[in-house]
Amino acid sequence: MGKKITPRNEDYSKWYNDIVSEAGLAESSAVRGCMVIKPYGFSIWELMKSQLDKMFKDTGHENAYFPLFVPKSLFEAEEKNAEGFAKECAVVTHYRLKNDPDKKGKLIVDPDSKLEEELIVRPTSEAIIWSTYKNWIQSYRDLPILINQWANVVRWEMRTRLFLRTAEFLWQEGHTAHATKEEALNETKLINDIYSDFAEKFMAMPVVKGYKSESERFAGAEETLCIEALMQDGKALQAGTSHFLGQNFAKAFDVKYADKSGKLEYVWATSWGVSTRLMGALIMSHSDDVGLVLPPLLAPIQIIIIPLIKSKDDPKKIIDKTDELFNSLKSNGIRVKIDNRENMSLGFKLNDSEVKGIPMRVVIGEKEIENNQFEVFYRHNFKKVSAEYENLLELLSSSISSVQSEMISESKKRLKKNTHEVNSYDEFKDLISNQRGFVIAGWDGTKETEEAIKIETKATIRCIPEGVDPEGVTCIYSGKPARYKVIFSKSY
RNA sequence: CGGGGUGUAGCGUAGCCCGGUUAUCGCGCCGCGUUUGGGACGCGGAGGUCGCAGGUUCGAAUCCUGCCACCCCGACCA
Repeated sequence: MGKKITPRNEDYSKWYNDIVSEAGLAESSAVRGCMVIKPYGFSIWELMKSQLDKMFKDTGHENAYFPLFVPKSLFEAEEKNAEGFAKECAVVTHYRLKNDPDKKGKLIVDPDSKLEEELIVRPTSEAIIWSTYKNWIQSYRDLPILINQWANVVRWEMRTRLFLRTAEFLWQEGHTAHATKEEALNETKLINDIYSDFAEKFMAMPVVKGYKSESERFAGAEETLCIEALMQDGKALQAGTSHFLGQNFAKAFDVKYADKSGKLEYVWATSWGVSTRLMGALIMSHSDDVGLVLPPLLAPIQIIIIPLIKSKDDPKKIIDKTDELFNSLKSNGIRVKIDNRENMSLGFKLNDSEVKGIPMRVVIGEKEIENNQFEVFYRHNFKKVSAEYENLLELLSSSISSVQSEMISESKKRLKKNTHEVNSYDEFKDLISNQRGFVIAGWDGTKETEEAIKIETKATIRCIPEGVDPEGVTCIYSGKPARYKVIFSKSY
């Protein structure tokens, strides 16, 4: 703590790491590619979780929990899925250690404890869940199954980055089973809309919704819907995905149901997830060179009150006023805290609240009480507004929603400003390499074009927005008539 | 997995090229006192397997070999 944060334009990665550590969100762990999420960071995640959980439950979903380990034979059942994740799986091969006969105090893996069948640490739970659903589904009356689980998964990524790509991460994964294709498709879309609503309303992070191109699709899915967000450095971040799995998993795990006429049919599936990556998205969407900036709805502390007591002051008067404000805010359901740490200067506390991204701050000292003028400091724009004590509660309460909407509209403006539509490849290359952001362009729909553009410019198709008419548009690369209008961007 | 970099107290570091008393400095931490309107000050104090394992040497933070971890850039990905 107490380190200066590297400015964004100097070194964006360093800036990001500084924010994560100085705001007290997380740190690298001693275990390769993993992270320790600290209490303050975890509180933000918990706020995200409780909101998402509510949104899932409001749409008829339930929570459950499935095992961490997936027997290899189950894992390999759905070929495409297995192939897609094969390169990044942690595998349990033994179940016991023993004392090293050659080195005292050291342990070795007991070779006699080799498992007959290896266990895969889930990189995602389709396999283990569908092998279970097989036993739960016999009749159309058992459908739909709408289950979500909050869990950790492991993907042995080559290169890791706090929150954005860690070897172990926390997420929710929904796995649903339906009688009809249409119902499953609707579910896929419903969830993607929930993700997009959540990102915009709670994270103050507007996103673009759309379909993934075939090459960017989830392994084992027939269609992948996603939300794509734009970070401050102009790179895209895939913030959530919702997959229509067709009957692939039903066939792989032989999950059939009897319809009303008694005929056996394979069920239709979806899966969907968002992860602790959302934390990274939140940080990169709003934070500045001073530190973290949090939207009030996801701030563990929405308002911090700092009492300022000098030696010549009467401490009781100040403490009483502080407590009074604290209690009235708290009873109005506001997350509020008093910073009464001793041996810390005011300057330190002010700075600390800014680094941690606390949306609003009130300092209460002799002066404020004397004049009955209390200043509210707003973290997101550094503005200050004064009010008499009688109006303070009202001002602070209403500020929670007004700050939230100001942050949303700021982000929307930024997204709009950094989204460009182009008609020529030269224009495209210029934008991608100099300005970045989202670039809308015509695409002929071929893998070859997608690949060529990726190799040449490092930009990928982030998504194919729904309902955008490609009529009359040509592909920027091949010049052929465009099959889709898509969004390209460099990405995380 | 390819290229580059780094590993010395909780954090950030000096020392390493050119081996030699008790490993440097700042922040933080503990104690006492004074302070508090933008990252406080004084005095006193604690804290180290110099990433790990070997090797060379009378002697290794420093030289050699191997390994490990982290960071950055690529490929891959939520």
